[in-house]
Order: sequence, then C-alpha cells, then structure tokens
Amino acid sequence: MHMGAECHHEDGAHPGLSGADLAVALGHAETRCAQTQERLTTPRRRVLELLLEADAPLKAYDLIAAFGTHGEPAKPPTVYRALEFLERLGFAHRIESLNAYVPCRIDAAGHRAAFLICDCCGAAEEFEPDFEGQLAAAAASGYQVRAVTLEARGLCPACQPG
Amino acid sequence: MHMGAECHHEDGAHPGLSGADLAVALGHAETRCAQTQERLTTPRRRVLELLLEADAPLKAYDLIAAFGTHGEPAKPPTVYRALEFLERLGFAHRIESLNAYVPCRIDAAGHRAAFLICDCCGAAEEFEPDFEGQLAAAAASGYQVRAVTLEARGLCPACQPG
DNA sequence: TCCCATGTGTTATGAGATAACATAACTGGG
DNA sequence: CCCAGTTATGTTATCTCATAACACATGGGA
Repeated sequence: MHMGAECHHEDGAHPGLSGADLAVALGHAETRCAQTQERLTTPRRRVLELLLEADAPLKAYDLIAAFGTHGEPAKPPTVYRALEFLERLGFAHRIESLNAYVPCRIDAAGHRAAFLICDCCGAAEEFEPDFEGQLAAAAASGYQVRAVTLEARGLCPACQPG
Repeated sequence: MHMGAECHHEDGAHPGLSGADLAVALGHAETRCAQTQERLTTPRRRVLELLLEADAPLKAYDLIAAFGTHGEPAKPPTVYRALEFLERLGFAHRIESLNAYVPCRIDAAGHRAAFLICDCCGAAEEFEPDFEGQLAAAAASGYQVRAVTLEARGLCPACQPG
C-alpha cells in the first residue's frame, strides 16, 4: 500500500461505528445467528466488533494485535477462525488485493460483494455489482461461475486533487 | 485451493505453450520491449518462459523452484522483480485470489484483465471484461477508478459433472 | 449422563513477499 | 575510450500472512 504522501487526505472521512450504532450492528448479527443456529461466540463477536469500529480494512495481524481488551494479542488461529466464520455468514469480506478484511455493509445475505478502494486513505466502499454482462460471457464460454471478486482501485471523493 | 477430489478433470485440457509457439510468444515480447526501450533481460525472459509453458497459474515459489535450468532455484527477489516487470509491461498478470501469476493471453497493451478460474483443474482463462455499468456507478459516487480486478471462480467446461 | 459435534487454546511451521545493501551491466556525454 | 549516472542483478536476512496438528472445553441431543 502507498498511502498518504500522494494526496491530501482528510482524516475521518470514512468513520467506523461506535456507541449505539455499534451495538445495533452487533445485535443484528446476533439475531441473524440465532435464526440460523449459528453461534456468535466471544472471539467471533470480538473480531466483528473490531471490524465494525475500524475506519478502513483491517489486516489479520491488526486484529490479532487489537484483540485483547488489555493489550494482549490473540493467537493467529483465533482470529483467522473468526474471520472464516464471519465470511461464511456474510458478516465480513476479505479484500484480496489488500490482504485485509471489512465488515459487510450491505444488509442482504448471499449477495455478491464488490469494492471501491481508495489508494490514498485506504477506505473501502462496498457496493452491489452488476455482473450481467460478465456472467453471460462466462456462460457462453461454458463456465459455471460460483463466486466473483471485483475490486476497483482509485481515489475516493475526499482524496481527489481537483 | 481445493482441487482434484471434487471432480473428474481431464488433464491437458488447458495446455501451455512449447516449441515454435513458445518461441513466437517470446519473440513478440522481445519486439514490444524493443519498441518501448525496455529490456527483456535473462531472468525476466526466463520467468515469462516458465509462465508461458505452464498449464495453469504458477505460484511465485513454483517459479523460484523451476527457475534454474539444472534444478537450482532462484532467489525470491529475482523472481518477484521479474514478475513486477512483466506485470508493468502487461506480459503477465497476478491473480489475487490464488496468489499466482499467468502470462497475458490478450494481445492489447493496457487492457483490463479479468479471469475465469476453475476450482477443479486450476486453469485460469483470461477475458476482456465489460465494466461500463460498474465504472458508471463508481463515477456517480465520485470515485476515480484507476484499476479493476475481476476474478470469477467456478468450473470450466472440461470439469463439469453433467 | 454420556456422546458427539463444534469451537477454542496453543505450539509450531509453512507460504508469500520485501528491505537493504553490494555488485554488475548498459547508456549517453565528454 | 572512459567515466558517470542509471538501471538491473545478486545476496542475505527478515517480515507479513496463513494454516497444520493436537489437546482441551463446551453445549445440545439420544
């Protein structure tokens, strides 16, 4: 990543959740787990909380470092397992081009995820992609598509020179 | 990656280049380098050759292991630098979701790359994506997009059950 | 209550990538 | 031709990212 030097970049343009908003989001996750007999256990909930609080995608080892409430780090498998769970339930997404993770911002289970990623401030905005054309092309060439990753890199509105 | 067990998968369905075809592809790269005053040096050429010969995306450490003509591996920076060069000139692409690299199969400099990746046999087919919709949406939300990664995972025609 | 499935704790290690610095090889100007 | 500047390579070490393996805990049903 090459951030900062290349642009004027207002901090706080992409804030994470806190206080009541955070509690609501976590509660929502609890509810969805209850409905599907999945368990939002302590480490899973903690990792989701950290992702929701963050202003930008977090690396796995950021989560590991921030995991303990009194500064003690987690062990890597703890966090990777939680991330695996959160991805499986659609509560979080991995951004391949960053090796980083974000909480899901779209309230629809099973949707296809896509991201606009700012190379300046590092923020990642999730959006719902329209893959009609691509999927048609894939089908035409005989491919059976199961999952799609779309990541667009550039500059967010807050980081543009003009 | 989870390959093999999950499907009948005919080997050799996605062959790499060899013989005259390989020589032509390498010659083509030489030509394009000459036109732009770039140098296709020995390690760069060797890495491109290995990518062109392969049936599927190669990991960096596959390249490192295969680099020497008599079995001696390369040092990691040798291969990573060559890959950086090949990507910069559009001779190769990195597939983020595999941590692997492929030679470019589309003869157009500066095009946008996209891949159909088979989870069974591991082959990756490059295609030219149509991003009109996405880019319009990004522009509408104020984003200035510089690069796009699109990777679709699924089953290639040769690996489908039916 | 015992069993089994699922989740967690812990240690160790595997896989992927780059920093830093020394040396060599091309390039253009004198 | 030779030198200086730039670009590329060689080499060592290390850093980041991720998972294997196995022991222990927990929780819900037969």
